[in-house]
Amino acid sequence: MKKITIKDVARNAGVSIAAVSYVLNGKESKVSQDTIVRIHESIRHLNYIPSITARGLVKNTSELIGVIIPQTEDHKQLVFENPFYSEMISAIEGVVREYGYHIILAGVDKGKTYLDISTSRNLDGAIIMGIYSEQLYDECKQANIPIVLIDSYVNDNSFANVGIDDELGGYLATKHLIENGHRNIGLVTGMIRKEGVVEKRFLGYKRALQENGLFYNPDYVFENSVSYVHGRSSGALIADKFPEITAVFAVADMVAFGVIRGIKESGKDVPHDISVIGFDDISMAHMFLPPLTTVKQQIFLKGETAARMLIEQIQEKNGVSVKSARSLIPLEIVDRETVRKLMN
Amino acid sequence: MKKITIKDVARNAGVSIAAVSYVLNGKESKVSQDTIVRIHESIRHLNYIPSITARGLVKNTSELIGVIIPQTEDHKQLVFENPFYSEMISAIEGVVREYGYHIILAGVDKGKTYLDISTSRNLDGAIIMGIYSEQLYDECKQANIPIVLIDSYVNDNSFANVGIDDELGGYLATKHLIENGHRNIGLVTGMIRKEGVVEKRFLGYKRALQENGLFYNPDYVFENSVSYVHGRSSGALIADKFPEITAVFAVADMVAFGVIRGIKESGKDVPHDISVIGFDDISMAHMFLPPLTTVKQQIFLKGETAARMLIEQIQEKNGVSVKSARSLIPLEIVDRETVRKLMN
DNA sequence: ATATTTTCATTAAACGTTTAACCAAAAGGG
DNA sequence: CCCTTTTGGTTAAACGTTTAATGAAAATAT
Repeated sequence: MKKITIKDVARNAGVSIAAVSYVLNGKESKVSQDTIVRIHESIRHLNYIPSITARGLVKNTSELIGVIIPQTEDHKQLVFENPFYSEMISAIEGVVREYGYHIILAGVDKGKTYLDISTSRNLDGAIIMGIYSEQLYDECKQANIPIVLIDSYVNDNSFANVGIDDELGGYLATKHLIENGHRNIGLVTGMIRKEGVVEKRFLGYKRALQENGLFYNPDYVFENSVSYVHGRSSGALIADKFPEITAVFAVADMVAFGVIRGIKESGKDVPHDISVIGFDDISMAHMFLPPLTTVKQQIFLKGETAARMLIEQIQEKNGVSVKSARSLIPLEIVDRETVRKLMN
Repeated sequence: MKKITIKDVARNAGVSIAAVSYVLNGKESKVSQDTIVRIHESIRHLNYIPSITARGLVKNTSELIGVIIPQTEDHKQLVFENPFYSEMISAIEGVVREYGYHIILAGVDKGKTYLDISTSRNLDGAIIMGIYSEQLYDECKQANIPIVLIDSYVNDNSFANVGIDDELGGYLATKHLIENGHRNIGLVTGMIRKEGVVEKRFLGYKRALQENGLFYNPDYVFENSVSYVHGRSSGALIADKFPEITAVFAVADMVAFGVIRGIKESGKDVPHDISVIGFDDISMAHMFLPPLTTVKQQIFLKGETAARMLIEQIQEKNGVSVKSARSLIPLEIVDRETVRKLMN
C-alpha cells in the first residue's frame, strides 16, 4: 500500500504542491476559494495525512515534547513506582494534546541521553522532573529549546520552573503534628542532598521543631530512600525501639504507606499509638486505609502548569523572550485519619 | 548556535558526507580504517548528533513506538488513575529503550487519532492496550505497521497479542472464595461488554459458581465502572443490604480497594465479616491495608512480552512474516489478608 | 604485462514537506 | 488607456539524511 503524499493530492486536485501546502498551513490567502475546496476534497478523498517528519525537517520542529523523569537505581526503567509521576504525566499529556503535541518519555542516563534525544529528535520542548544535576542543566542550555523544570532548586534562572515550597511543606506537616500535641516526631526520608526537594522538607521539619521549642534529635531521622520499603522498615523500627515517638512525618505518601505498614506489623496502631503524616496527596492517599493525612500538593495542577508554561515558551519562541518564570503551587494540609490528637 | 550536521563533520574530516554516513551506519567496509578514525574524531570533536528526523524521512522510520491507552470518559486525559497502565508502560519503555526506541503516549479519540498519529509520525510500531473497537483495528490494518494488542479479544488473528486468560482468572478468584467456604459471592465489576476482558472474568465467576453447585444470582453482580468509586459504593451497599454475602470478587484491585473501603465505612470488617478478592496485583495491592488477596497477573511481564514481540516484528519486517503470535501470561492467586476461611 | 577484482571514495537522487521568489492575469486607480 | 496593485498560482531550493550508481586506484590473478 503506497504512501499518499502531498504530491498525490496535488495531482489529484490539479494544482501544484505549493498550493496544497498553503491550504494545509492555513495560508489560504494564497489560494482561491475554488481550489481550496478542490484541494480539501482531494485530501479527504485520498485520505491524505501529512508527514510530521517531513515537515519537521524543514521547519525544524517535531511537535514532540520530551518528558524527562528519573530512573530506577539500576537505570533500567523509569521511576513509575511512585504514582506521583504518572499523575503528573497524565496532566501534562492532557494539555499538550490540546496543542497537537505528543509527549515522549525518557529517562536520563549517566552522561548521555538528554542532549542526545533533544537534538536528535528535534524536540520542541521538554519538561524535566525531579532531577537535579548540573550536568543535565548544562546540556539543556546547549540544547537551547524551551524547558521547564519541575521541582528543582538548582536553577540559576535559566529555566522556567514549577514547584512547591518544600520547606514550607515540611514545616506545615510538622507543625500539624505539633499542634496535635506531639513532641517526639520522627522523620522518615530519602537521602538528604543539598538543594534537593527532600532537604527542604527536612529543613521545614527542623524549623517547625525549633519554632515550637522542641529539640531536634538526629536519631529521629530515618534517612534512606523515598520508598515504601524504607518506610516499612522505619515504621517497624520506630514502633519497636522508639516508644517515645508518637508521630512521624514521611516525606512522601508512598513512604507513609510503608511506615504505617511497619507500625502495624509491630503490633501498634495508626493513629492510636503513632500518628503519621505524608506528603504529596497522590490519589492513593485518600483510598488508603486508614485514609492518609498528608500535605497536599496539587499534582495535577503542577503538571498542567508546567505544560502550559512550556507551550507558552514554545509559541513565543519567535519573540525569544525566554522568560524564566517560576510558579509556586500552593500547599495545604489535608487532614484525614492517620493523625491523632494527643490530649495530655 | 548553529546546528551541526553531517555536512560539517564531512568537511571537518575532509571527506564526503557519504563516507560519514557509512561509518555512522556501521557500513565500515565501505571506508578505510584511516578515514574511519578521522571521521570519528570529527564527530566527537564537533559533538555531532545525527538527526533522527532526517534519517526517518529517507528510511521511513521514526524509532518511535506508539503506546495507545484508553482515555477518561471526557476524553481529556489518558487513563492513568489505574496504576495498572503505568506499570505496563514502565515495562514497555524498559525494553524498547534497549533497542534505541522511544515511546510516545497517545489516547484514542472517537473517530480520529490512531491512524493519524501512526502515519503522520511514521511510527515503527505500536502497542495498544485495553481497547477493543473494530474501527480502531481497521485503522491499524490500514496503517500497516507492526502492532501488538494487549488484552484484546476481538482479534481476527491479524495482530500479535498478549493477554491473560481472563475467564480462568475470574474462575480462580471465585473458586478461591468458594474453597474458603463462601457461598454467597458478590461480583463488583465494570460494564460487561461482549468480548471484553471484564465479561470473561464474569464468565469465569459464573462457571466457578456452577461447577460448585452454587446458584448464580444476578442481584449479586454490581455492574458499573472499573473504578474505586464504584467499588466503594458497592461495598457499602453490600455491607448494608446484603448480609448474606460473605465474599466479593472485584474485577480489579482498584475496585477492591473501594469495596473494602465501602465495607469498612458501613462498620463491617474485612475479612472478618466480608472477604474480598481483587484482580491484577498492582504493586499497591501488597501495600494496601489489609494486604489484598488477588489474582496476580504479571503486569510487568505482560508489558515486557508485548514490547519484545513488537520489537521482533519490527526487526523482521523485511521477512514480512507478520506472525500473529499470541502470548498468554500465566495467572496465580496470591493469598494475602482479605479473604477469610469460613468454618461452618 | 594485461585482465580482473577489490577497495575506497564521491556524486547525486530521493525522502515529503515548506516557503521565498517569481510571474501572469485580473482588477483598480488616475 | 496606461500604470500599479492584488490575486492566485507555480518553481525550485532547502531541511539532513541514506544509498544506489559510478569510478579511480590499488591489489590480485593469469
